Amino acid sequence: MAAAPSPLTTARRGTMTARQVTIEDVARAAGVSRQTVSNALNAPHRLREATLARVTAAIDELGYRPDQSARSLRTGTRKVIGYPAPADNPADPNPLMGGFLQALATAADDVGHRILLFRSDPQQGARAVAKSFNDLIAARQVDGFILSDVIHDDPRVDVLTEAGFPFAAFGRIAPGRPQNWVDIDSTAATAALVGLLLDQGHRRICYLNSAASLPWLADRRAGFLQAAAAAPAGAFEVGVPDDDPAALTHAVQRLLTGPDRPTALVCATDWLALTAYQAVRAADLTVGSDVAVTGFNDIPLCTLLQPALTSARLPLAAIAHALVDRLIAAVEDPAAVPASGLLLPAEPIVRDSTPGR
Amino acid sequence: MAAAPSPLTTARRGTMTARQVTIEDVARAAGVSRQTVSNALNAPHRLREATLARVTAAIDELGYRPDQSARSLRTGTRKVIGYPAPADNPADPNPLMGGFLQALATAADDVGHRILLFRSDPQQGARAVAKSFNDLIAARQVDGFILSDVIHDDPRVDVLTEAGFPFAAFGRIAPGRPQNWVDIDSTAATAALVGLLLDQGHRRICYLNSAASLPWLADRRAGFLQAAAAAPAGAFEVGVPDDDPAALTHAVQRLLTGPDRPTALVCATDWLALTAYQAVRAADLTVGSDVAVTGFNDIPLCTLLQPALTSARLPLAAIAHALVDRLIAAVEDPAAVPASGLLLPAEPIVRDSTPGR
DNA sequence: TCGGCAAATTTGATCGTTCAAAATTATGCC
DNA sequence: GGCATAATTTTGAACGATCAAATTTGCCGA
Repeated sequence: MAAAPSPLTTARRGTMTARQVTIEDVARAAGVSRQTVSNALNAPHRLREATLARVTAAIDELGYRPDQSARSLRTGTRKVIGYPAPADNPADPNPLMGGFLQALATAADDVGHRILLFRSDPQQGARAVAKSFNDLIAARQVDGFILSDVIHDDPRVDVLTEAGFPFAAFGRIAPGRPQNWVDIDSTAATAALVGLLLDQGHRRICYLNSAASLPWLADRRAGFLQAAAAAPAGAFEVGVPDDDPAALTHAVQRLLTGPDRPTALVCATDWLALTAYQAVRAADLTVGSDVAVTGFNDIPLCTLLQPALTSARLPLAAIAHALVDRLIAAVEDPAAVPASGLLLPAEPIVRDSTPGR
Repeated sequence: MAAAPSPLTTARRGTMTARQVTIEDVARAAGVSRQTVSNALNAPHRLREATLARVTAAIDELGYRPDQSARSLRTGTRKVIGYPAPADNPADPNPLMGGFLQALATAADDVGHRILLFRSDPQQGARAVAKSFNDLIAARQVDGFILSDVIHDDPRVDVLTEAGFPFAAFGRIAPGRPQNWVDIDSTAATAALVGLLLDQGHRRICYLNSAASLPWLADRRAGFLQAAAAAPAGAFEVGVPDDDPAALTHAVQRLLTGPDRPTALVCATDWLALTAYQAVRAADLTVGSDVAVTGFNDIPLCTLLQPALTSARLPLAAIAHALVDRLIAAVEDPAAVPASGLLLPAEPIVRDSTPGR
């Protein structure tokens, strides 16, 4: 064989598979040893300024990037965060999942991490869920996990707690488990929406809840009740209709045509608000002037509706950053479990569905 | 130092960080060598039946899973597919992204792969996009990429073609580049929707297009024009209103109150259909009985609307599987570039917004 | 000029796996 | 039974990086 092949200075040729540039190549080019190149990347303060400059130049010149597999093998850290893709439930699709994942990818990028999306279908049973997590842990593919749509006594939390593996959750975790969670203060946000309506003079406000029993829905309802209880005298009602749009429409229509009709509808979700819009129209009333409506989540639909829907916006970027920060902290010191979770506010976005009177 | 520590038979203890189980541990437990364990996993046919059984038992017993980093380092294959998270564009959020990613995670899982989500913001400029891809390539973190929302002359396609790195695209790729794409036959689907309306006796059908210039929108429009041209005598129109909901509503309202009002509205997207619904109501007409409406994409909104919206459903699972299959093929044989892309049909889902007459 | 000590750099070992080739064991056939 | 050949298993090396320890260099004052 001829002399050792020198790395192609231009690795730009599309067709041929160029041999990968290793730390050794950079070392040779800069006239230093492997370890010095490694230090240039991981502990630059240890190098003399001139050396650092020389090595950095060689790195740029050759377009060197350390092989993450080799690095992971040696250091045990992977710079990858696992995120289980929840099953696609056609009955309750999560319109925010796309946006949340974008925010997560951005937040992770800020600390040099990536998101590993893997299948984990709760419908396959707890055993399958546990396996999907344990496989990733055993294969050492991730440093930790971020969970979303966490519910009370979430089996995923149990699996990870049991395994002693770092994670952070979007959604409150039951007491007695690691309190490494971030959540929206849905209660306060709903109360704020109600407060807004009260300020605008509404006195007959009706809450439309979803039939599903999910923690965030319970929180929102609590927020409504709380604001209602603290309000000046006035009649309030809590409707809890089904998720079937047609049935819900009829229920709301009945409400609106009966005596003492509400002047405002506070909806647990934007989708419920859409149904409410349709019921209001079916009752020959107008959203905004006749009946104020608020939603929750601030999905894109809100601005497409006419009038545009007042809603509570989830601070996805802040949530994602908080989750990533907490996870990284847990990875770096698995022993330090945060004493409490973090509640972030959801900002009410006021639009034409709640016009000032 | 004492004797070599034997691996904990029960690695279940949550608090202590158990040493990881290596192939060596399994080999010792099964009374064979490293390589035999490796073969049990990667080439079981090479082992005698009795040996295989013994090794498999040891693997299960110890809960062994090969370290993916070590394996990647040696083999060069990572079992990870990169997916760039498109920037969150509030003006045109993609309501299907969540569902698409779920489908992708599932399809990848079926062939033992995972999805690596990384930030790649086109708004940061072509240079930043190229860097985000090249970083991942140079760090050898992925085997290939899957792109979505691919447009004509997509810069990401250029970057990957240039780098000679495997990828598969959801969305047609311009000729002269690797035709490794999968797409929806939007043209045929739109034509099918028009055909449906024609069958129902509609003769004045209006197409509502979005102002954005995107390939799939062009395809849908072409489908409309094509079906219109082939139809029996009848008047057709093509409206191209703006994306501003209010302005669009007015435009449609004018259409509906003018002479020769259309009896059917074919909308380029479900969101446009939502606006159309509101315009129809504003014109004191009823969706369904007075004016038929169709959408495109079949987002969750469709079934929440009243009447439910007829739309063309994207076969996300089939798309995801096709993309993964094509990518894996490209990874295994980078030389073999498919001669042509793959068009998948979008199934019209008929609902009450297009009632039979 | 020469210790002494800190700073800078290099060397050897190692992470856990698979490849390639060598070594061992089993099988078939006369 | 003996031998060629196939089947099975083992050994040594390597993937590309970082750690830990050893070595060299640079700087300062006596």
